[in-house]
Amino acid sequence: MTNEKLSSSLEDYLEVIYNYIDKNEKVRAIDISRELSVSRASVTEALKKLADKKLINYGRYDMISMTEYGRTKAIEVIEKHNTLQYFFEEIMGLDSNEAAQTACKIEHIISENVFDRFTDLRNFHQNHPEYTEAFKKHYRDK
Amino acid sequence: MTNEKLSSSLEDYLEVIYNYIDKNEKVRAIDISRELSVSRASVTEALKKLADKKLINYGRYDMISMTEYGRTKAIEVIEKHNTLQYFFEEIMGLDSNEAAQTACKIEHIISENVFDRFTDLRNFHQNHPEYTEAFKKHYRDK
DNA sequence: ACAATTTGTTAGGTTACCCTTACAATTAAT
DNA sequence: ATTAATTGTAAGGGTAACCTAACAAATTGT
Repeated sequence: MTNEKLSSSLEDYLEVIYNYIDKNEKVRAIDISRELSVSRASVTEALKKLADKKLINYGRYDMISMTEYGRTKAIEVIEKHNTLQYFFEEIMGLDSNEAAQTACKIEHIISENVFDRFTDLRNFHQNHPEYTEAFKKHYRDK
Repeated sequence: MTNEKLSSSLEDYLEVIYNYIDKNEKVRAIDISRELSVSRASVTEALKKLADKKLINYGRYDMISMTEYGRTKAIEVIEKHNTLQYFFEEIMGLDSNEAAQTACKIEHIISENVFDRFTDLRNFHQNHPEYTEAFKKHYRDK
């Protein structure tokens, strides 16, 4: 009951919360609201759902903290994000902004399997920078 | 007013309709309903929206046909789909089913820019099969 | 300490999708 | 041609995400 798939939207909330806590900062609803460009009311709603699912601990006016389970889930999403960001930025050569935006959308919809392949691709390019270079040359000279 | 961005869902409907018409078959609501695994009622609703947006022509019990504009839009989506399918199947080496599923989700969320890069990547691999081979070897031997 | 500001929550709406049920229109079978 | 089956539509609901407005609680500045 604690392992249903999270919606894209809740994954985004979780990710933001994790990133704050990871920097040893406390997160307020308003921080999340700014980060995700949603209203404070929407944040309240999302926090309730995350707490329901045992991903975070929180209560009215309490500091938000994460459960172990929430941390695990957050890290999963963030790893997907990083791998995708690498792909779009370092391999595909998109500017880091567009790479991030694209990664943000795709991170929620790929399976473990597809994610593993992206990880392989990243390793491959890190071990063989000449391939990355060859492709970059290809689209530069298009 | 005729150029708002389509939702993922409406893009899916449009794609299915195009594919039927492209095969010179007439599309019925029930065909779409089966293809997309939604109720016939949902199809009616979607068809109304597509007609509102001038992507298809239809009326109660009429044969569904596409406008030129609809055709253009459908082709855009389908090209994204094909390019992504190539990427996931031929480059990433996923089975064609998982490649298709993944392409279906991603086709709705990538920008023109990102799509162009995937096209470049496809060209690159088609011109340099040795790169594809090298990567395949890499993940096979993992 | 207390007024002013900031932040969190509630209540009430909206929109996009999807559903089921029931009925209407069309098509097929005899 | 009439019944039976299939297909299309309307009505009424549900859910997830979002919003605004109003109010409550906490924090800050002096």
